[in-house]
Amino acid sequence: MHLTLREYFKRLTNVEETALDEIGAYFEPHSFKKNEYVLREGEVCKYNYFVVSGCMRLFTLNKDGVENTRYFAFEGKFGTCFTSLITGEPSFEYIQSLEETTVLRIKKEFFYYLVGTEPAVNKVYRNILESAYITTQKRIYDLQGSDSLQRVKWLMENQPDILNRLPNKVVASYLGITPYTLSRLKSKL
Amino acid sequence: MHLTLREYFKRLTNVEETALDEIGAYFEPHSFKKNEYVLREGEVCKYNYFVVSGCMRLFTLNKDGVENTRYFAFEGKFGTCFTSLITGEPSFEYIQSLEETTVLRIKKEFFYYLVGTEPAVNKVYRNILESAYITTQKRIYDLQGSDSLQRVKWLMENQPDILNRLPNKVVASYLGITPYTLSRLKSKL
DNA sequence: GGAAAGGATTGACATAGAGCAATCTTTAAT
DNA sequence: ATTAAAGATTGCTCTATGTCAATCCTTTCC
Repeated sequence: MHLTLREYFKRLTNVEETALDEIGAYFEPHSFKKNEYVLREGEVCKYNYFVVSGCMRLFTLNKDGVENTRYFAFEGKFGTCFTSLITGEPSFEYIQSLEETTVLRIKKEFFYYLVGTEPAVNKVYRNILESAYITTQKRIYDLQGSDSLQRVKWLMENQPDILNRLPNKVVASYLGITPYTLSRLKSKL
Repeated sequence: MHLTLREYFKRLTNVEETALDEIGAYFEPHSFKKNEYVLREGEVCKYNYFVVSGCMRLFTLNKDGVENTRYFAFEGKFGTCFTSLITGEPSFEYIQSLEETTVLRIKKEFFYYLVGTEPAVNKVYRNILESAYITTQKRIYDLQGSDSLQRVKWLMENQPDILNRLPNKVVASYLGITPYTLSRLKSKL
């Protein structure tokens, strides 16, 4: 099993080395060029992705062509369209690599097989869902209750990576504002 | 075990009757008056609640006194501040009964003990988290990408209960708009 | 290394939705 | 049933943010 993924499992579980090797056998390495689409709207998501290096984002495209970004998966994080993975229905969101990105990917069927049979994977999955729960509920309150300036400030303090590493346009689509507004707000800080 | 909760488990798992009785022993009935606070900001959440009848909501109060509602738990649903339950930290949100409400509640420690030992409870918890994941991610895209009118229309089509059963003020705090705006939008339909 | 394409910035203008106040309606309590 | 309290509606005004257009800057690619 790849070192980064091994560390990930060891941090969250007290799994045996032998089990880790078995689990690791289900993952295969893959890489994406910058700005490549990993999944498009309408496709059924078939993999769960663990990002080894680079960055992917999940977003939707509405009928006016406006992008809304919901999540960034940086190094050492799992990222996939869980909604499609769980339901088996076509995805309404896109996954895109924002940089040259290498991942370890595992087929949906294998992943859920391991969730059911390997306590370590069950635990990891539970942790992914719990973390997502905590993050997204905070995000909902933020989107409901804060104005744009507060949101930019929050991002600067809590996820400066996003602001520094990613293009303005993408950051704006994460904050739910236009690039114009973001540009203006940044000049006020 | 109470019938409603029994049905809930049977729908999601193929658990044995005997196991259900054991699990049920950890739940205790409790009731709340209308508008009673089940949990206040700053308190650590100690229970998971299964609503047998009535309705609870989860919301925050910001420094200007504005309420933002994130979730409603109607009959046959689990509802609690999972963020506090998971982390053990004080809650930043409130839980309030919106009607005369009866619940079955289970202590945090028992609940997570059962998640670790009873496959049926593990499955149910996984389902709660997965459902929450799917719902909240759609909600994020909605808050990011729709205007107020679209949101009201969406609510009418998808969760008319909320519009019909609950006061305007509460519905507005769920949609992230003021009661004034909601009132005006409703007259346009 | 220079051209082309895409992203960022900024000004002028338009608009959705907030805030406030007055009034009307419903709910709850005695 | 009567009254008090809370919620709903609606007119007016104001502000934050979106839209569009022009210009400037940066990256990419041959």
